[in-house]
Amino acid sequence: MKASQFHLHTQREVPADAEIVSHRLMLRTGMIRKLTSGIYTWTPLGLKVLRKVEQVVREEMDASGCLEMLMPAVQPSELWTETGRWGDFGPLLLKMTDRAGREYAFGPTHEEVITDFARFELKSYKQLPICLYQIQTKFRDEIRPRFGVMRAREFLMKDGYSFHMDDDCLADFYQVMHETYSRIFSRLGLKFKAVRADSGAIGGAMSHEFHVLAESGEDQIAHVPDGSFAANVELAEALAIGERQLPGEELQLVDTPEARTIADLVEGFKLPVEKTVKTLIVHAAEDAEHALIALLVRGDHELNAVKAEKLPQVAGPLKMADEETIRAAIGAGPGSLGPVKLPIPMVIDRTVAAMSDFGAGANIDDKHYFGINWERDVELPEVADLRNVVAGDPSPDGDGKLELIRGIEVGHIFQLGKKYSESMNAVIMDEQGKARHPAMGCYGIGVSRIVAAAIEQNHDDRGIIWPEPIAPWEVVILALNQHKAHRVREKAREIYDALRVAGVEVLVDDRPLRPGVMFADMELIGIPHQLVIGERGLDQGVVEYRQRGGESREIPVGEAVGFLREAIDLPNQAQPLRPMQ
RNA sequence: CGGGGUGUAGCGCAGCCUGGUAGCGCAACUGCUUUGGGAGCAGUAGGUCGUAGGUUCGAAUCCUGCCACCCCGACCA
Repeated sequence: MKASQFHLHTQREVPADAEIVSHRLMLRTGMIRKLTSGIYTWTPLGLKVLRKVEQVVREEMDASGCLEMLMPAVQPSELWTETGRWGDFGPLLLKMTDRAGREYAFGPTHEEVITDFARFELKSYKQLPICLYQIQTKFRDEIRPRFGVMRAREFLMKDGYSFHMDDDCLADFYQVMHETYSRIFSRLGLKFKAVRADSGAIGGAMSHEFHVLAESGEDQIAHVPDGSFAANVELAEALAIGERQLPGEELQLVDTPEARTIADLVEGFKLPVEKTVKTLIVHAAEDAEHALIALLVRGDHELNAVKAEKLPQVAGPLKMADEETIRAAIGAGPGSLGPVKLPIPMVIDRTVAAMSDFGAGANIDDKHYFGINWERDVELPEVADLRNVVAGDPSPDGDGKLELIRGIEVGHIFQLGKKYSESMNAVIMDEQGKARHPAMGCYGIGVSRIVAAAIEQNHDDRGIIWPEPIAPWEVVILALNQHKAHRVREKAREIYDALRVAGVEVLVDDRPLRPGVMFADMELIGIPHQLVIGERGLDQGVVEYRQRGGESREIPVGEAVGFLREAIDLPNQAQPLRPMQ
């Protein structure tokens, strides 16, 4: 490709609303253009990268025996009513009405459509197992779209669905998908981690998320460096810290007029933060004995909303009580709450249950109890895992200590089981001629998000540094002043042709620009290999090679093509597997 | 959804308080010079000032409604 014939439109200045580096660089390079909130146009440059990601995903899915298809983006409400998700999916679902008043959703995912397809297409155990997938535009009406295509409303996703006669077959294929995903992210040149996402809310179902590791990631991952444990913080099990000691202090009521927060208590009364307890008041489930429920965590710990919502007594979604409600029920404000003589039910975190001689509010304004001990001063309430894990916590799985890192979720695989095949009554005849609901798995990859995640992980102050497999071009030839220098033009043309014949994806920058602009542009758009051809070098019979971000070196003109072919990684193709036989 | 903020040329911004013919930088276009790290000079083009109404002799500027976009949102208990 000649740069003069491509639409390159880079910018030095960035729209003020771009916050993270991938968003800024995608706008500055001109890869994307915002149409409206959370909705983007992919320009020719951006699309080249998007298609490369897509192609790697497609090749690996195909190599694992999956079959590509394409389902409609627009789906009738009836299917969603069947599974109950027309309401359950909530405001994320973009709904629309046609001229006859029929209701539709723009698909945020396709379990309903694929299950509907399956109940017509899949009749016999002889057709199973099977995995069908598509790469398609989805729409989720996010509350707050941000970070460009990282959290967009419209996005490109690969979604796959597998069907199996039994759970064992599903579990085996799930493992195949786990490996397939690992190969995909490896081939894309990304540093990633597979983490456990749910250990069994639905009877033995398994789920893993795949995260691209990056400081700017929206998700926190707890893991043990030896690889024995990795999970999203939302779900990582928090064990009790320490064991409960016998009471060593008397219970005492203390005047604490200025102490509204844990920090105030720690500073004003020399109470170690590990000896304090936070009392959080949330709304209870509708059928609970009281309208409110108290959740207690240690002063320096955070409540985990996902875990709290799983408690049957707690209203979902989690809703904190406001001060007025708290006063009406307890008679004290939020700064003075605690377990002693608390008039509403409570659930305490495992670590809180292991504490002794601790301080907490007295449920009287401006007073706290110090030296509180379970059983002696308060009956031990229900104990549950309520908090987020913190760095240094014991691993729930083995010996190590947890570390926290950040990641961008780019893939998610899940054993669905029979949830959809049962609710939509998809049945398959087994070998005994008996109708059975197939077990299903689903497997998603955020294709457009991967582009942004790759940039988050690979950039410097000059721009993007593409991993070779997804770079828009493998090589760029900078033909300095070629519009004036015939020798440069001819040599650039010669090397360009030779590289193309050799199957290398090459861009030649033949624009009549000053060299500095060309350097800056090509580094901004992040092409991995750069060949500079100028009169100065040609006088000495050399051209200059530089890897993006690396040092430059001179290459004799005649060896340039051979050198580049060596420098570029051999194409890493998918290795065919036959997992489903 | 709640709170806050912003809408002026493709991008970044000034002008608004104190009403009087809409400006700057970058980008774009033309010409000349320049040419190994985002050039210089000269010139050109581009804006219903988000939108609807109101006040006024006169509104980007003051007032009201609407729309769009952005940021923050248990973690102070």
